[in-house]
Amino acid sequence: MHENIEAVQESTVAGLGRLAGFFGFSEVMGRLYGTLLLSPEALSLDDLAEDLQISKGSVSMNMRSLERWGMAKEVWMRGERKKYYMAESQLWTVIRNVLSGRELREVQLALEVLEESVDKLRAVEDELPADESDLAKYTLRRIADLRSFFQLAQMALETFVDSRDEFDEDEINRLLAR
Amino acid sequence: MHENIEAVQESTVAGLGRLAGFFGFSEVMGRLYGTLLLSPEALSLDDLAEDLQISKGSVSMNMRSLERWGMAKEVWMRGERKKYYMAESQLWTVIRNVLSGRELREVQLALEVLEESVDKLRAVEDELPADESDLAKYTLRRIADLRSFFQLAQMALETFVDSRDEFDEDEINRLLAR
DNA sequence: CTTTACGTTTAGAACGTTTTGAACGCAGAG
DNA sequence: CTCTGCGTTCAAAACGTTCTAAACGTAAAG
Repeated sequence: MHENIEAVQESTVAGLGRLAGFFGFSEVMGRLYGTLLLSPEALSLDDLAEDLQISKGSVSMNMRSLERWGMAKEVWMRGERKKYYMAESQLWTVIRNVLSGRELREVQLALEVLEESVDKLRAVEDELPADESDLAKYTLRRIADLRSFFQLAQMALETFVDSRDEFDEDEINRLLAR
Repeated sequence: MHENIEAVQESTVAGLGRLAGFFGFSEVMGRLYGTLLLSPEALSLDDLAEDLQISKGSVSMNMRSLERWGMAKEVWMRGERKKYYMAESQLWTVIRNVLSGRELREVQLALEVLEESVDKLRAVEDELPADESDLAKYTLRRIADLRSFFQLAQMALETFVDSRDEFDEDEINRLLAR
């Protein structure tokens, strides 16, 4: 294969690995995804292990993660016993999967804790001696700020996640293309 | 102190620790930030170590990180030799700091690699034998998609980061408040 | 029924990260 | 000048995570 093609693939795979790590996934997941994304044909577990020089076990586990996140799909090859995978190449779909399955969950969890806290504080607010009342008011204010913040984050995330048809990806790509 | 206030503070601090870990910071940073955010007075390193039951060394290092990220500021107490810190309570400022200093950098790095790749492929595109030309075209297409995606992400991030005055935070808080 | 070719699971090794406590350096107080 | 109280740095230890290679399970092939 032409050395430039190979070099480009390698740096892209490495870059996606780095990125995956940055976003809280394992680097191997990113490299697997990159390898699949740049391969015209679906690849088997052995192909991937060979390609990235990692153990079969690692490929197996990480591919299952990729599948769960909707970043890769299994491809059935008739007459084949091996499993073959291809990357989900719709990047918006991938991002939506991640945001809805992880960031949104995290924000909602935070919100639950904060709502609960506000309620607790409001409940005792009036029965406190002066010095503690001040502290309670202060705490309440700060927690209310946090809550507002997360509420907005939640709204933004939900809007984005539910916007399946609002964006025409090809359209955007055309606008951005040189 | 009233047990409910204490309980609320504890769960909030724990929650912020969790969140910090989720966003790629250390949990200790999140807990330190939470402790400062909920304290009406500025706190010293010893206060924080005592509060969170961690070593002074850890507090020292993590507070320096918090400072670098603009999440906490040193407060000068006259007649005091100790360092005192308070949290940056403008959450939007915190987020902007993080997005501009970290996520944006990461996206730009990815974009550089991708631009380079596109150039490399375009340069050799025409001189390839048929079979390799197909592969080059395929690779180019995929990499161009990645690039479009990151370009859009970059635009979105920059817009948000530079929107210092577009949002009136108090206004938003009022809208969201019960 | 046995063998083969695969994917998954798992125990242990390797690795990286975080935490700690001690050593250190520095500055102000006595 | 010495002592004390601080923050920082650092090496070692504790810890958690990730990787691998081997064992295992399973199903198809012979």
